[in-house]
Amino acid sequence: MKEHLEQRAVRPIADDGDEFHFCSTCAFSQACLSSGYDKAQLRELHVLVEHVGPYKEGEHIFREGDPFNAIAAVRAGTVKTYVIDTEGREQVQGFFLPGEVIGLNAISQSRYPSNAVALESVLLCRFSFPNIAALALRVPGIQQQLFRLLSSDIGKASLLAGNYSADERMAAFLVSLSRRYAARGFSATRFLLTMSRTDIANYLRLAPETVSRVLRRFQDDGLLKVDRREIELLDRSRLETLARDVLRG
Amino acid sequence: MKEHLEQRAVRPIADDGDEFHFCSTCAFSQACLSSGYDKAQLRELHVLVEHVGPYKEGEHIFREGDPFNAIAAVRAGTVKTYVIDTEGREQVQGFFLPGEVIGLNAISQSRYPSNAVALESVLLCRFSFPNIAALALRVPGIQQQLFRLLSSDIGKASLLAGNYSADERMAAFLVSLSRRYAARGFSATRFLLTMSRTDIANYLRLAPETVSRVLRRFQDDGLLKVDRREIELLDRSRLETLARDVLRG
DNA sequence: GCACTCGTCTGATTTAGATCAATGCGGGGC
DNA sequence: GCCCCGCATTGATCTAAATCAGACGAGTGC
Repeated sequence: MKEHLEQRAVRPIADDGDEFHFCSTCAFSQACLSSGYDKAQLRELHVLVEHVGPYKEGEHIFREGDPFNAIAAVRAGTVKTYVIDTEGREQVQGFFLPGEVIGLNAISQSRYPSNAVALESVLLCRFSFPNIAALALRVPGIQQQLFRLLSSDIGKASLLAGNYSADERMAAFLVSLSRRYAARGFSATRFLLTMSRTDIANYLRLAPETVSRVLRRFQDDGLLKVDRREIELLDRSRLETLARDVLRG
Repeated sequence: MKEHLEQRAVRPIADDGDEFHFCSTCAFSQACLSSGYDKAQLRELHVLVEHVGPYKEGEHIFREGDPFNAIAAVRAGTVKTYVIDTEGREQVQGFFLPGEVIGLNAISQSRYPSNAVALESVLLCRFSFPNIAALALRVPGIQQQLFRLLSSDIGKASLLAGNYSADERMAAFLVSLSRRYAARGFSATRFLLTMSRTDIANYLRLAPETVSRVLRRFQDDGLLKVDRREIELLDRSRLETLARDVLRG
């Protein structure tokens, strides 16, 4: 059974007539609230946001080739996007944490170019793309925010393209997670890897065994402590140094 | 001597009062002309386009860290974008042929995150980004075109991120060039590599020696004919098959 | 309880591509 | 013409990471 974003039951966001309740983790909402738009504009933005989910672990949010009609900000949980190549190998394109936006790479083709699956229970804020694009025509801040989101995704995509060692990639992955969790108010040093070693490997273009070995060595070297999927970063500065080239500072 | 886009002498596009002469290879101009806007809107678009150049081979168009203020479509020549890592190694991020747009990844940080250099004599159409963003607020086609350009760059960037063999990467590189030249009316089977083997290697994350060897083997296998920088594709379908996973069809 | 599975870890071996080391060669200057 | 200089090619060796193979341990179903 195919499950598109729009085929999901949705719960409209409460609007008690006077106050708009944007979810706190939604990137757009945050950007717009902080930009101080007038009430009418806020209402416009408000009505085109839909909360969807929860998606259970393993459930797909969209699949490669599905018609594109909405982008979505992750509100809770982790989303993995991936494609399957002709030999059946999975290529993980990204992990999306709360506050991050999925679906941006679908605009150009009007179809989702990859699959998106929930790694744990996931809630989303869905934005109809035609609607938000139309709103962006009248609200400069929204257009700007969309341009910025799109542009920064180009940069992120080029990062893992580089020619780096397993250690550099792994360090960059951990530092990136750390920063992104920290930006959302979670601990920068202790967090859970919500994806399997195999997922990490497919993302970093390594073999799962290599992921295991690198983590082991990082632990032996006192860089971190790892227990199953629990991570504690012990020497952030050394990790940052390793990751420097990949993340570009 | 630093050379920004805006520090260049520019030649305004001729406007004889009744007809607008957009350059034929400029992506924006093409998109907008074909969308049938009214005369006033065309004029608005027209005045914010500046033709800059020529940039000589080896000359920089912008450098990492330069303040961002304009995107530009390549009108003639090839532009290479790259960064230098902490060990001094060059990581080539992309090659831009006529009709392709540079600078899109600079929007999010308001600075160019990479260097751009001319590989041969280069002419550009420069678009002030603040101006075109402002115009996009009033002309839906422009906004849409910008969204599409940005979105497709995300996809392109994830391509070379994959976990592919030297053969697959090389084939994908050649097929991609072929398609892009063909889209601009050039031959799809015979073209010049405007970049050095080292540049190709740094782009494909290979050693220059490997690029040489793969090209040699492709020639021995009858896939192509290569003479210095001249390429003739002889067996396009086999190359496409090799490239399939990387380019995703 | 036990068997089964799936994810993870660890060690042994292999390999694709990097690196090292020469050599070739084409074009520009004189 | 001739000499350079920088890019390209070719061959020999090395190595980081993949692959192969097996063991372990935590859940899950029975």
